[in-house]
Amino acid sequence: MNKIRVRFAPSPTGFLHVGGLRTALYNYLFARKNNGVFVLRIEDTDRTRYVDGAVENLIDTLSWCSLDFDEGPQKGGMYGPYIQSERLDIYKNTVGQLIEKKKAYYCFCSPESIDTLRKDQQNVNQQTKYDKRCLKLTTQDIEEKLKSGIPYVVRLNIESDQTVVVDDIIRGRVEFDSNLLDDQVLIKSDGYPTYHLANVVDDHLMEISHVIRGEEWLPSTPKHVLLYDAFGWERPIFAHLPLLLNPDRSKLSKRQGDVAVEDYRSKGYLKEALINFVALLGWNPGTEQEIFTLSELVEQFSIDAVNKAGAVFNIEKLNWLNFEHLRMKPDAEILQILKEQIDKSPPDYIRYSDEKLLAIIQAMRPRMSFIKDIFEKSQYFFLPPSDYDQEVISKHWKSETPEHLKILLEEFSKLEHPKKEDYEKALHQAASMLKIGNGKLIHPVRLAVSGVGGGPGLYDILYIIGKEESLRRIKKAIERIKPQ
RNA sequence: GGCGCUAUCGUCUAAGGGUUUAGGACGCCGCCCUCUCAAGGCGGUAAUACGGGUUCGAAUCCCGUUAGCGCUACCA
Repeated sequence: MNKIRVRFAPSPTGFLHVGGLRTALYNYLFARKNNGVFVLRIEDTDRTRYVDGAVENLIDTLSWCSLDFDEGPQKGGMYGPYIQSERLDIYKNTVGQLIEKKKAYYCFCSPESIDTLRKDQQNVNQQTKYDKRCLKLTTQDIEEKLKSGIPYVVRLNIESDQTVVVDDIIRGRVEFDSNLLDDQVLIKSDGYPTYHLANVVDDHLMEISHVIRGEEWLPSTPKHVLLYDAFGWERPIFAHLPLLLNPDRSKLSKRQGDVAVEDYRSKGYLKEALINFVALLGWNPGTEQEIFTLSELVEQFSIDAVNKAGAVFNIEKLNWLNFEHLRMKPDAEILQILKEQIDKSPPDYIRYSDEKLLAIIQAMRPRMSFIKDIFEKSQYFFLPPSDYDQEVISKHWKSETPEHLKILLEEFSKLEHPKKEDYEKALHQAASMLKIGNGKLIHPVRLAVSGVGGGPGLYDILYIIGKEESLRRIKKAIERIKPQ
């Protein structure tokens, strides 16, 4: 059996799309699962759409996702170069074979005349298709036109009345009528190959065994298959992946939310969550497992089990997965990231020791889906409350509350280097002196130190912000909050 | 318009002729736990697009309809 070799072949027109990530992931999983080779190839044959820095960005994003490729730009390999714009001679030469065999031909028709032809066909509701006019040119005609420098393209000569059969791992047998297929341009007038030519030539030369790509390519696969046949090359095995969809079920696109992997990265999503999420969009192992690491995915992935129907990219499940993967992360790792973010925070934010930061992390673990939630959901750790939740005031801040808190303040003041249990004991002590329930103190104190009604255990908060800051905040609240 | 693909809870999906009063997960709702908010535990909500066939039996196979999407470029 031949070696399994797959490729991810994006065009560098911007950022890595989450749909692209899913395609890359399935290729990666298939390769790793089957001891194959995962190739990255850059398809930059459209010079008008080229975006500077996109290749570097693509590689960087892939590597952030831990989808390491075995061959590709920067990395190298036996089948390079891996950037199509550096392979122009190869395409020119291979297409020459086709022209000799009359499987391809020069076409000197201007874009304008093709356009008119197409419009005329549309007007009478006909299949839009090139009429093979230039196929009738004699050798002398062609020589002359070439010599006089008329721009030309090279087209694939598709035979009529053929049934083209595509076998697809995911979709089974799909048939196409060659009469409906246009004589595809292979070489553009700027000398660059089209996707169709470059893709087929490279997949052959790079010995790609399985072409795993998005479903949008299924309609052009018969052209690719015919190209393999024209060259006399063995076809790869095809697998066309279901599309990723917007909530309205159109093909996933910008305008309806983030589509760039980079967007999710900068919003604080974990690569583990993103990978886990896109892996499940179109595939699952048939068990009830929902949380996967990359290596578990490698172990369990099977291309045959991929679904046929498109999948809506639903952010809610991604958020949940982020929560789940975040809770699997060791404290030390979260601490590292948290410290980086604190370095970038405003100067009036309280700076804590690692020990206190760890305490914050532990307190926030069941309350955060993102590390940045530590700032967004519990800013009070870093900044005194600027105002107090009105609902909590009316519920818990009674006319007797200020007096109660003054007694509590006395108890807290006696504490030396208090731990959370010491705050708890002191509060219980004050409550029993006042002959009131603990809640009569707990809720107002929570409001005083945090400004809000929810959050981690009160004693955790007090311990983290420390005795001095706690006393200061409680005093301040007594001054500022008017009893209800 | 033509061609192609697809169709199970709102969403991701399981079941691939009988084990199914269609299973799980996210979300949503309720209860328990509880100083609050979460988390957790328990429970609930909710689907085989429609119509024909084949079969003793259909979510599952076949045909049609409908709907959605994709493609129809010298873009990929």
